[in-house]
Amino acid sequence: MSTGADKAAMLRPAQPRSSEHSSPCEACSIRELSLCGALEEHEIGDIAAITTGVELDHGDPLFDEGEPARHVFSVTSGAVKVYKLLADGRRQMTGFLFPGDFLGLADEETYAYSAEAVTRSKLCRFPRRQLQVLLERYPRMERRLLTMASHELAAAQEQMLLLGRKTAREKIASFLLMLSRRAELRGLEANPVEVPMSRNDIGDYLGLTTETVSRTFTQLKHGGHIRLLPGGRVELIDRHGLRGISEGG
Amino acid sequence: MSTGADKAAMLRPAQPRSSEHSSPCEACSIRELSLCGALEEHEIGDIAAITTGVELDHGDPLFDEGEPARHVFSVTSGAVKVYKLLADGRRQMTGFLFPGDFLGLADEETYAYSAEAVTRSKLCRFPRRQLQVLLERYPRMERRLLTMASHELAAAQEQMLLLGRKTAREKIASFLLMLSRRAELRGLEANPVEVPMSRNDIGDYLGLTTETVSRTFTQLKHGGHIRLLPGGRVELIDRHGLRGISEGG
DNA sequence: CGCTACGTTGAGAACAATCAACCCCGGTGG
DNA sequence: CCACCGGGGTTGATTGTTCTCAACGTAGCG
Repeated sequence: MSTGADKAAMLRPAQPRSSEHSSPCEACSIRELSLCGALEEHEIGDIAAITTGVELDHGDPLFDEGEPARHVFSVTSGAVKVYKLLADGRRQMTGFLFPGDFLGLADEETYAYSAEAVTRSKLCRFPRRQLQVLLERYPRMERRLLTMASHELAAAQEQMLLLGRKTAREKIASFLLMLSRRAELRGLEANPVEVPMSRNDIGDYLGLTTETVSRTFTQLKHGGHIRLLPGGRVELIDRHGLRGISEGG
Repeated sequence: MSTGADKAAMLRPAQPRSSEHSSPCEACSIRELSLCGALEEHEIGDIAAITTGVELDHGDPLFDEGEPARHVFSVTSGAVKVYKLLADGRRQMTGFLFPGDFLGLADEETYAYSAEAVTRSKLCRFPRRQLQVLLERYPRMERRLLTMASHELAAAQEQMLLLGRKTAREKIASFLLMLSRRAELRGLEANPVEVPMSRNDIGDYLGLTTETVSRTFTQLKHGGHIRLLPGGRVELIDRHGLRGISEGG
């Protein structure tokens, strides 16, 4: 179990930091994607008041499963992975989170999963209790949260279909298309798509081993469907073909 | 693809039907478990006014993936299965629903999965638009919905761990314990536990084939962990041992 | 009294896991 | 400057769990 939690520096408390904006939230580029997008300009101060910035390096843990769930988070840059472990160390990634994504929503008093940075990342941290107050004040925000939870639920069901019924080949094709679609949503490059996580992380997300992930990548490469570029980027040569593969064609 | 949608009889519109209660909702025995539990006695009429009863026989479809999502439902008796299909017919059950469970929550305009009765079942049906109005009037109800969605999300993550990383043996043990726990929550018999779904349904839920499900049941039986009783009931002889197996022990 | 759906069991095949070797690259220290 | 080291990635050989194909049993029902 890696430790390094203390490296998770708390930065940028919600204070004015430029002459143009009274809070970092006003300058937040992904606000519309995130929970905070539910608020109007003049209400943003309320959320800024309870927000703390968090910065993580590659591999830094954010929280561990079972820990008291005192905060919830919103990713503002980078990539974060969330996962569950079995007693013997087997790991299942339950998601990769990108800017705008929300984590820590727990019905219980403890986190149901662990979270760790994939790349250098920034997040906004909200104390649960105080966010709860805001949710009661702004029903629009609560509604947004419900919408986000519904999306997550739909994605989880899609992932169950993948884990339970797709072959390694179908899984990898689905994974690449998913990454590409999500990059597009965020206005990032969708075609040579960034794949910042390791083969091992991908395997734990798709229910495969690193070896199988690696072999399947090369297989798709030789089939002319993708090209592996330096810097962990993947070019989707044959999007249409990949879509067919991902759906079992 | 089985048809029988027209057999899905609409029954018991929300009208008085006894001298004791002004609506069926007031007599609803699982109300506290369900979404409606968020309302006070005197508010129940509002939900009763938009509720239609639905009764399904074993195998009757409730709705299909892709259909316009005009209603949401709450199970009041029986058991319902929800699933997604791949083009070639491979199926992944994404959940089994019991009294108090809610379905149809969709962020999109169409259902993201299909639903079908496992046993003779009764549900309450709410038009989405009209329920939306109620949610806006009763924030407590919306909050309850968010709580239910959070629970579902946690369950979905647990299921991903199962699908991606557990062996057949661990899957079956987990499944039996889950059924038992849920029966207990509803005040039903937890130990010889009711297993109303077919081996094939179980397989599609756990990412296995019927043959493997069957073999694994007999294996657990011979190991002295369970006993297969008539009427689709299973006795958990060695709960503690099963728990160990389910966690990879 | 068959028919059908479901469940069980067996034999063999297959896909992915495991075990193992090797490469490449970046960092570190001699 | 270069040798060493460690982590991640790729590839190969082999194993094994689960799937597939097939036969048969059983229970409910028209």
